[in-house]
Amino acid sequence: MPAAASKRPRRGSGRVTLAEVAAVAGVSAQTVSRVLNGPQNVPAATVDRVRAAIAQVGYVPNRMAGGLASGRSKLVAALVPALASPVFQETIESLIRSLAANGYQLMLGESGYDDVDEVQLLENLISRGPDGIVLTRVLQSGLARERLASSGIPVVETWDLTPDPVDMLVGFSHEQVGAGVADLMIAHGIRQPALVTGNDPRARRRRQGYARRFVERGCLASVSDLPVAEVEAPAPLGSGRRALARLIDSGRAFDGVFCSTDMLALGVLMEAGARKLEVPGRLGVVGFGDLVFAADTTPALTTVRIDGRRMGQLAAQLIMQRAQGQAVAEPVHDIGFELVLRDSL
Amino acid sequence: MPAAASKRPRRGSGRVTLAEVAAVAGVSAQTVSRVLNGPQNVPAATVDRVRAAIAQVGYVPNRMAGGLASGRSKLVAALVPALASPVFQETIESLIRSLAANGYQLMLGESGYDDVDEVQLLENLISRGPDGIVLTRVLQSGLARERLASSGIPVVETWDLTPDPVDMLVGFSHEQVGAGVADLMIAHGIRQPALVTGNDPRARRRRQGYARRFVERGCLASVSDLPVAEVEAPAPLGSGRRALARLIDSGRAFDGVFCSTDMLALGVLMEAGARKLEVPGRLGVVGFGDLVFAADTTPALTTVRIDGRRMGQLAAQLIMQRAQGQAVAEPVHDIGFELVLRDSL
DNA sequence: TTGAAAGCGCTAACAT
DNA sequence: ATGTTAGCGCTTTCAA
Repeated sequence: MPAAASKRPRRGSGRVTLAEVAAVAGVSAQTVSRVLNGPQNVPAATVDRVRAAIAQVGYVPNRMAGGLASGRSKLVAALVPALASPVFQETIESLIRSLAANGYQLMLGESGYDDVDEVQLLENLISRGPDGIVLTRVLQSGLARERLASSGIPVVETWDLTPDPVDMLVGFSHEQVGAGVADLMIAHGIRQPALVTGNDPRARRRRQGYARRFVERGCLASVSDLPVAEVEAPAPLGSGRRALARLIDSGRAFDGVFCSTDMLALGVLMEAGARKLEVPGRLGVVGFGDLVFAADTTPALTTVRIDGRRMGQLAAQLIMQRAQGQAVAEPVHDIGFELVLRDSL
Repeated sequence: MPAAASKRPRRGSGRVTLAEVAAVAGVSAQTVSRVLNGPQNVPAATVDRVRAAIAQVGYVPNRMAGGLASGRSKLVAALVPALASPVFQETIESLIRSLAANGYQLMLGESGYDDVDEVQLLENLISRGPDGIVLTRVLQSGLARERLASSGIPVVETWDLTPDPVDMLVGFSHEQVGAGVADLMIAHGIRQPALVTGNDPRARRRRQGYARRFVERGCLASVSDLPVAEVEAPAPLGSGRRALARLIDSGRAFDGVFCSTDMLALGVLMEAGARKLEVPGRLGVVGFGDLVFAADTTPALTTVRIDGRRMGQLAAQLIMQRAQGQAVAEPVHDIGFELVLRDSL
């Protein structure tokens, strides 16, 4: 006869457990587990019986328990600077989808613009034992980078091409974008460039590439000669309007503007319209992002298309590969960019 | 003498555990746990010793283990229809922040527009043992509703005011919004209303309230008399342009348009501008959402402001209260809406 | 192909 | 104020 009831009662969630499914199906818990995690090695008859039992008792697995036992949580963390920024939406969205298709879930962390937050947030995420972490921003604090690196969790940095990635990387060169836009503008007859830009680090690097190319082509005496209106990121339409107004009021001559986001560009187009400044006749305008409205502005916006979807997919893939113990052949992906020529240039 | 090494070796994540911290601090694991989860009942000296040990060994708690043991995961799940939809951003963002401030994390699930997905996704989320689930969309499938209700997990539905909530609710009445906009338009001399709308269920309810009010006021013979251009949600700017074009081409007279999102309204404004249709002189335009650009369009957009931030905060609060075992006095919150009068009406 | 035992890292319950 | 013990629900390891 088995021992009497245990001395120390314990709550229990009240939810159906593996053991109950096993009892109903007349097999061991282990067999049920096998059916759930790879029915390959279980005969079809058993699989059916177990599946029927699962449906009958309405079993929902407890992945916290599973994750604890196996060391794989099927959770992925993503760190974004601000959800408001529409550029990252496609990436996050495709990340969520690619993960969900394989039973993974995304935890979303938002790190404003504060160093301390970042470390805490990261620790909170790590404490959940994610199988991977996706960054859409460069980590501000060295402490955060250390914590990440020492955690041993696979990391994918996105939207950038840094020389010394923490781990894996999916991105493109912002300098090259700037230079590419400059080339395009020059080819379209622009000789006096200007810039409307958010104040984030990546926009600054696009600015570098842009200014340098114009210097190389002799349109600008030096990089610091470029007329610039800088605005707070994330920049709404109104900032673009006011930025163009400021540039015009400064009295400096320019015949082309590169804007660090399509939203800013839309604002520039509106302000130009309000001032009866002909686009592209008197002013060429180029945006960045190819947001959903870019094709429908008047005039249709020439811009830079970034394949955010692909970045999300690739990031998901890299992490899931690692989570399954596979080595990743190509840890760094330059996905490039595409200049989309419409009517505003 | 203790028993020899266990027969059955087990991996172990290799990460630092509570036990190691305890050993270093010279206390029991339980004491370390207490320090982490509410140092109230631990003397300051002990707290300091334990904290020092934690820092020394670089301990990061394993919340999967903690959650399994305690039944509280400090995870909250949110289900959104599409991240792309800018209206929900504020809600999600403030949800993330309110949660993070209390050590909770958000898992984000995206349910496209497919029934099967929804049930699977929900099950995947539930399997993580979240302390609460926030819905920004109405659940399509009855099966999903059942699963949720029977899971016993606190649920907050948002962005709506349904008569029979699953559990808790934070939202507003879309019918009232429609009626409110109609009243405002009538007060501004609009007598021949039209509508540009996305095809989602909530926009449909705003449409109902809008049309009915115009019928009540004698501007429309019947609800079905309202000139409507319906577009696919989520609707970009271009859809708004084409929608206005369609309304005009239909030959029906109208002097005011209510658009189901600000993005559509911006498209309507642009199309009106391109056609030299004076706004608000010949056409009054009202949007919905008070997106960040609404104040900066030409003319500035009259619209409906919804306090998405407050919704997110309230939802977080309700769930965290429940997670701490507190009863929630007010499970249903109508946060109302605000008509923002600018220049387009 | 299936099962039994052990234990993942933590917290609740009891004991002092 | 602190320690001991049991166990959360699952998967791994080993044995049959």
